Parts: sequence; C-alpha cells; structure tokens
Amino acid sequence: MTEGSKTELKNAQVKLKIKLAAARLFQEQGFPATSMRELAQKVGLEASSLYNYIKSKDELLIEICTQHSQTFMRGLDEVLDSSASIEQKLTAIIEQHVILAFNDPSIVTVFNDEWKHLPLEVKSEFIKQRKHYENRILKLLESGMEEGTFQKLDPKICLYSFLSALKWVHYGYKPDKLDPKTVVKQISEFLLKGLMIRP
Amino acid sequence: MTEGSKTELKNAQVKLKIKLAAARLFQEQGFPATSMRELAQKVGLEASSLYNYIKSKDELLIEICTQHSQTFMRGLDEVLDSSASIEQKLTAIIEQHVILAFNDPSIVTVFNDEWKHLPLEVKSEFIKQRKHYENRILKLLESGMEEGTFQKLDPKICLYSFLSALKWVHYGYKPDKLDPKTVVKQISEFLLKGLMIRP
DNA sequence: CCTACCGATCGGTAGG
DNA sequence: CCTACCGATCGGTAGG
Repeated sequence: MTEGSKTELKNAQVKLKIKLAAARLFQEQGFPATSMRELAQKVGLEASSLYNYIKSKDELLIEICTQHSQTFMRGLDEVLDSSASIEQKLTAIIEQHVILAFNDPSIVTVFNDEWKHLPLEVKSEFIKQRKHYENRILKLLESGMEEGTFQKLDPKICLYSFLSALKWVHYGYKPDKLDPKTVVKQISEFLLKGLMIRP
Repeated sequence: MTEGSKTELKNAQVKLKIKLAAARLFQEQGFPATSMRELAQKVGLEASSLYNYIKSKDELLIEICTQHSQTFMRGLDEVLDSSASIEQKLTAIIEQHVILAFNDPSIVTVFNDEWKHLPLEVKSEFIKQRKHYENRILKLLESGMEEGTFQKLDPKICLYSFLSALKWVHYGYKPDKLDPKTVVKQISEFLLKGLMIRP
C-alpha cells in the first residue's frame, strides 16, 4: 500500500464520520436548519476544514439519499427475484424496512423527510427511483389480488397505506425495547390480517 | 359596527391570507427554508409589511400547528363520547383524518412534518398534546382487544402503524381523483380486515 | 404599507 | 487543518 492510498483511506474514514454526523443533525433539525459550523463542531473540526473531505453541504444530502435508495432497491430485487410466495415476499419487504430503520434510523429519516431539499436535478431522479420502487410493490399487490391471496381493494390506496404504515419505526418513540423480530411479526400480522378478529 | 372593528376585521382577513400562504410554503419547502421575503411576495406585500399583521415567523408556525391540534382534539372528543361501537369509532377516526387531509392538505402537512421547528416551549406542549391524543386512541385499541373485537397484538405497534398508515392522504400523490368517501372506505377495509383474504 | 437599514449568520474560498 | 474573510441572505425594526 502506497502512502497515497493510505491518505485516501483516512480521508474516506473522516468523510464517513462527517456523513453520519450530518445524517443525525439533518434528522433532528432538518437539512436547511443545520449549519456547517454546527456539523464541524460535532466532528471536532472548523467549518472550513470540512471542505477538505466533502464538496458541499448538498453533496452530503445527495449521498445519504442515493445510497439509501440503492440499498432499498437491491433489497427489493433480492425479495422479488426469490421463489417465495406473494405473502412471504410482502413479509420480507416489511422485514427489510424494519431492519434498516433499526440499524440506521438517522439515514432512514433523512431519506424519508429531507429528500425535498435535494438539488432539482438530483431530486427528479430521486423521485423517479422512488416511483419505480413503488410500482414494483404495486405490481406485487395487484398480482396478489388476482391470484386470490389478497382482498380486492384499490391497489394504490393499499400501497400507500402499506408503505406509510412502516414509517414510524425509525422515529424516536420505539415502543419499550422491542426487538426488530417482534416488530416485524406484529406489523405483518396487523397489515396482513387486519385489526378485526377473524370470524 | 365602528371604524375600529372594521379595520380589525380587515386585518384578520389579511392575516388569514398570510397564514394560508405560509402553510403552503412551509409544506413545499419546510419552515426554515421559507423566507419572509418569499412569503411577502406570495401575498403581494413587502417583507416588512407582514409585521403589521403578524408578530413573527414563529407565530405563523405556532398558530398553524396549535389550531390544527385543537381541531383534532375536538374531533376525537366527539367520536369517543358517542355511543358508537368500537369498530365504528375507529372508522370515524379514519374518516376525520382523511377529510381534514383533503380539505387542508398544507396545514396537515405542516402539522405532521414541521412541528419540530416550533420554539422549545411551545414544542414541548405540542408533544404533550399529541401524546395525549395518541393515548386516547391507544385505550380504544386496548379495549377493543379486551372485548374481543380486535386481534390481541402489541397495542403500541398497532397504534403507530395505524396512525402512520393515514399519513399519506395529504401528500401530492392523490390516487387518480378519488373522492374522500371512497378513500375512507378503502383504508378502513385495509386496516380493519387486513390485506389477506378472509378464509 | 413602504424605504432604508440593522446585526447575525449562512455556505464557501484564499492562502498558507 | 486553521485563520481570515467574502458576498448573500436571513428575520426583524425605525421612522414615516
């Protein structure tokens, strides 16, 4: 390993540290309300020194959002390409969301709430990706309705309600120390079988 | 009617106009990213003139959030005090959320997403109110489980999933021109009976 | 309701 | 990696 690549490695580590601190601040205060001075303080640098590791404040948001977007996409590929039943696939999608929300709550929050502050160009690409992601799950719901596994309801309303229902795990109020596995099981039961008791 | 009260009436109208424009901007860009210059332009004034009608930028956010909080609370009182069955009460809560989201999407979005920018004092009161609101619905879920209407699941997970599932109606992507009544019916079916078909 | 303006803070750069 | 600093913009006020 040359001296040069060692430096690059170190730089990448510092950049990662900056990115994680940024995710936490963006989560707590939102992207526009977070200043580079504040971020610098969190990682023990002066504001101007940050620019040795990153290009701009925007870059941080872009990398957080797009990396997470790719993680989601890859996870969805894996689930949909499997030979599992439709019901199993849907449970796997729930599991994927919950585990990501447990592991990286800050990043998931930024991904969910702060994408609207992306620069215009990147934002429209982000929306396109998300639309694509949603459409693939929509197809899954529709085929489940066709094959008689799922109730015949408005697929889009189901889709949005389904995805929204998963969007609380990453927030502060984790119910009393529940482990991810239990949460997955309970949410799956709630979404697949409904609140009302079965006759 | 005196001249003075006429002026007050006019002032109140302008203030309302400012508040609605603010809600729309806060929704689109978030509270910190919205400038008073921008808001002034939307209502056809100079930035400094806004301060004849409002005290501060914070005041706008405070009034939007607390007014909506009170609307929610009053609606919940009405539902819970009625003699309806638990199932009917839950449907009525869904209906309340959906109708508010259809009528005032901007205000609902600000209420949901921008409350974290409230001044510290007001914010903790806001969180307290919301907690109270959540607890009353939690009790409803728990009593439904006890009396055998609802599945016995973790009540808090149900509560959060239930409330989250209602949080997409106010966003841009209204599925193709659906009317509120249909949305209420579909969401209720989805949440109460679940995705899987009944045996 | 506007013009003129304030101090503070922003993201980011130059230069070393 | 820091000191020193830039132009731009912020929320808000004075005074009329």
